[in-house]
Amino acid sequence: MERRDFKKRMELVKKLREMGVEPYPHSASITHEIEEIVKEPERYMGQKISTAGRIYALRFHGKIAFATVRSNGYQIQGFFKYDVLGEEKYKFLKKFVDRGDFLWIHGEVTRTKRGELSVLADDIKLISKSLYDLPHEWFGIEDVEKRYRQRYLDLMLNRESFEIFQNRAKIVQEIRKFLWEKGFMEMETPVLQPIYGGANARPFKTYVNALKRDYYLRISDELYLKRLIVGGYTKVFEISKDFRNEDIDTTHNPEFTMLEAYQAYVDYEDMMNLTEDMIKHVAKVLGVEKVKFGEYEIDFTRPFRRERMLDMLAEKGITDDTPDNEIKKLLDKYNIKMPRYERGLALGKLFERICEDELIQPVFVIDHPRETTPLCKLHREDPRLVERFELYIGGVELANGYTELNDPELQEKFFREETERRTLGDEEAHQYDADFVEALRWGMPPTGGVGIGIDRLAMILTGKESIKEVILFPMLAPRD
RNA sequence: GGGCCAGUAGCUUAGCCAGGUAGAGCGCGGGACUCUUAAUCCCGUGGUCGGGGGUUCGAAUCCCUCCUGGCCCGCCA
Repeated sequence: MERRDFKKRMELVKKLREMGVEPYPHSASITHEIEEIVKEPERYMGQKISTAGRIYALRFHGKIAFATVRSNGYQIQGFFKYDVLGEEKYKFLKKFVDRGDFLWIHGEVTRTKRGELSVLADDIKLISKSLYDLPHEWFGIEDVEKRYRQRYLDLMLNRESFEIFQNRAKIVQEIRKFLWEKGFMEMETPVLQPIYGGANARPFKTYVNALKRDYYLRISDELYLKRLIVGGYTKVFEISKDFRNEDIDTTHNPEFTMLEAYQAYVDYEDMMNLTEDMIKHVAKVLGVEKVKFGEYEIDFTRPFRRERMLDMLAEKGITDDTPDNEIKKLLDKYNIKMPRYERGLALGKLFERICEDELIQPVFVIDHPRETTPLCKLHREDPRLVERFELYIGGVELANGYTELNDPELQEKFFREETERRTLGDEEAHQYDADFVEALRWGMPPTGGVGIGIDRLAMILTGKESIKEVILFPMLAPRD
């Protein structure tokens, strides 16, 4: 479809070139970013400076004009007077400059009669021509699809979106700082893996030409990071994109960002403390120790509760005394299908279905049934359980951690069980990773580990209930 | 996979239930204006109503279907 605005602007570009004016010059040397002036206006008052930004509004009043110019989220007013700018440049502004264009402005920092911080321009230069009409900021763009597909428009026009992604960047930055200060090293492990592991999920498959082999995009970093603990590091972490070939909804995107951290000589209690301290620290730095999430207010100032999964199930009437046939009835009731009934797995599923939504304030659910994961050390007091924790906030699972299994014999056994589950039709069962078992045979110290969903953490800390609001370019069906 | 809702001008949208020439604000073009900031005032411009098919003398409106998105459920850490 031919757009009128595009056609018109292209004609302007043509005219500009005929006049010998390049609408896309290579650079625009500025003395200050708008941000610097806005942050210390009195320091620059009366000084001549040059700056640049995108024009968001342009108001002509005969021989005087005002522009709202914005850059990196900060804005200042361009103030144009016929007699200061000169006839030629004033006419150029009126005829060739549109909202949406990037403009370079040279002039004196001043305030208008109404007190608006402005640059009284004595020179201007068009530094990039926009070929479309910029949607008006007052109305913004609300169409969700447009906001996701053309995120740059969302960022340009919706300040809230602009700030969400700044905050997400700060969250990641603060996590890195926090872990570095605790002595953790940031490591990089393979994205392309011959055997995927570390989580229950279906993977994306790819093909490596050089090896003539199928490979998988990682679903987690766990098994590689633990090899690093075997290798001798005591504190390692990785912030990575992981990939899971499953549905896309409010809390799932096929590629997502995961933080995993492993520490030698500690157990899951220590990892819970680390997780809690880290999240509280980030919430504090962002100034969101109390944040509105849906209809609730999440409070990060209080200690995170710790509840045993079996206790929480008991509150719902499911106890050790509940016979298997009762459990099976409940599975039917909640429409949970299992290829083969295993009590521990069933309890885990029932927990998710019955209890998860109620976990609004931060709570660590601990001590899961053994069958829920093959990578976790058995509970020191009850071998039917493992030393595992999951952190829930706002009804969303945010983190998952263990006292890591380091007994190679048990690891082998648990992998075999997973293989069995796979043959029974569980597509998400773990693959048998013989190389990882071999690593454990060389000896891995007692280790605690945790994985934290960064996108979900960003959701909670920014108060957004959809993961698409905190992922710049969430996965959408391609447009033809 | 199932249910509900939405898609109309560059942007925000009214009109749809009860079929009868598609309307507004902003933007855009022209004009007035030397302190505005959603500037204002005057004149003008702009839409094959998400795609396809059907019913009808006549469809943005009713029916079918497809596409895209959102929310909920199912599935899935």
